[in-house]
Amino acid sequence: MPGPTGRRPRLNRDRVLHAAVALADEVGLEALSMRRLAAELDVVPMALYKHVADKEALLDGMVDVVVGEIEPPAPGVEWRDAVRGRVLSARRALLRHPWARRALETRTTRTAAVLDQMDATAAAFLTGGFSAELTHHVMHALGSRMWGFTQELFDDPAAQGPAAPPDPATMRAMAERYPHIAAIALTTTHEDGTVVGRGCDDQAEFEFALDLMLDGFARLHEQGWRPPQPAV
Amino acid sequence: MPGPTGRRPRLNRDRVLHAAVALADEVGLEALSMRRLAAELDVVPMALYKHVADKEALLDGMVDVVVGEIEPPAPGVEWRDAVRGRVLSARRALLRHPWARRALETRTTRTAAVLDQMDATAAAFLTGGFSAELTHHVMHALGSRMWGFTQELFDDPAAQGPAAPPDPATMRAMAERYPHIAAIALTTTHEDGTVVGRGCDDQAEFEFALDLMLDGFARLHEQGWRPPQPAV
DNA sequence: ACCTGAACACCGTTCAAGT
DNA sequence: ACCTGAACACCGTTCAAGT
Repeated sequence: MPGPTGRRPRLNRDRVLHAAVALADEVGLEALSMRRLAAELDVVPMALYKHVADKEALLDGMVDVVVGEIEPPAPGVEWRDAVRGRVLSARRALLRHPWARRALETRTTRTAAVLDQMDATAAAFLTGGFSAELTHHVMHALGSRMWGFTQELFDDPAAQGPAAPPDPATMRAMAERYPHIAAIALTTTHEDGTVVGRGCDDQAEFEFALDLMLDGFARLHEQGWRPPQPAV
Repeated sequence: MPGPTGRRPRLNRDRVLHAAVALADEVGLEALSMRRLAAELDVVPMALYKHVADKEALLDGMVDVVVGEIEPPAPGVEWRDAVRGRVLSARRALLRHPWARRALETRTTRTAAVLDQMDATAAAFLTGGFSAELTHHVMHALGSRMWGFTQELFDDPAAQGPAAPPDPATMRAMAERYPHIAAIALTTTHEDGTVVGRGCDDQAEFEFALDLMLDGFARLHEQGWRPPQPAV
């Protein structure tokens, strides 16, 4: 008896992974458990283990699904546009799956899709004429920005919805204790003007930092940067 | 009967926090549980809850302990040295407590020590003559580098000890599939020459990226950067 | 004021068994 | 080949009780 409704079209790795992505999209990474995912698939927990080695492997697979959504830039563009386009595409993918940033941070095994993205980014620098040494350094400098995210300083990193704005009294107390944070928080470069409460890791901030780095990379490249001589 | 050995000098928040830091240093963040910490303190799990609201609050407190280890730079130095010194001090603190980076990333409430560090960094830019707007942007651009870490692309982010170097056959297969990663991985700017296996997020890479950013900040500041006019 | 004991509602994962 | 059931060794946290 396969159940009265006749669902459960048989499990496979892809169905498990996509169900996990959908569930994480819905309830967040903390609430994603093997048992809950199994329930969602109308199956006993242990059934998952035929398609995924353990929870770590599940998370690896989920990251691969999201990273696989990154679109390659148009072929033949300059290194700067290639890198920029790839990073901004990664960012769009990560914004679609808010949990993915955290999952990516905790991954220890580099899966195929992750390595593909890294290889393609390295390729953009190298074919743009960067030396291997400089490419190595700029890849490191890019760091997590390659995946379209940055560690946030102001906002709730787990923010699913808008955080409750602090009440005026708290705001005033904060401003007194942390005058410099208050000074910069109240610059309304952000669309909605409610900077402390929301909207700081927005597209403008991300692109500001990304372009700052790309400018730096371009400058080093143009100036013919050479690795420092080892002090023998 | 307080136990045959007569230990357990009575719990308090500080003892709980420092025991938690020591335990995480020893066994890692994943193995740190309320129950295990309680056992370490020779106390029943629920005893902890008198001194710490819940596990999240415990992690907040642990982060505060580590962030509190960051030393302020010598007073009166230029903004660049102030920021650089603070960041490198933060890095030293985080290297002493390898779990702290992950804990910091997952914190959602900004605790006092964290806000102090942010306020002091903002102060360095502002007293260096940066506008509030530019300070806002560069603080975002600095991001997690303010805490002395960057998301790593190559290495095991949870690496406690040195990872096992990949065997030659795997290396060759990797190099074929990911030629550009191989090309940049084999640049031996690193002290031990075993780049893929170890030693990538070393001090040199970190300072390269940090100085690249600081150079960018200095250039924008010197050029009198102004916020882009809103398109009204 | 501080700690304890027992219990609740969860986890990930093993093993041996079913079809 | 794929799924199940029961069990094991854990979690964080509640509640009511002890001293």
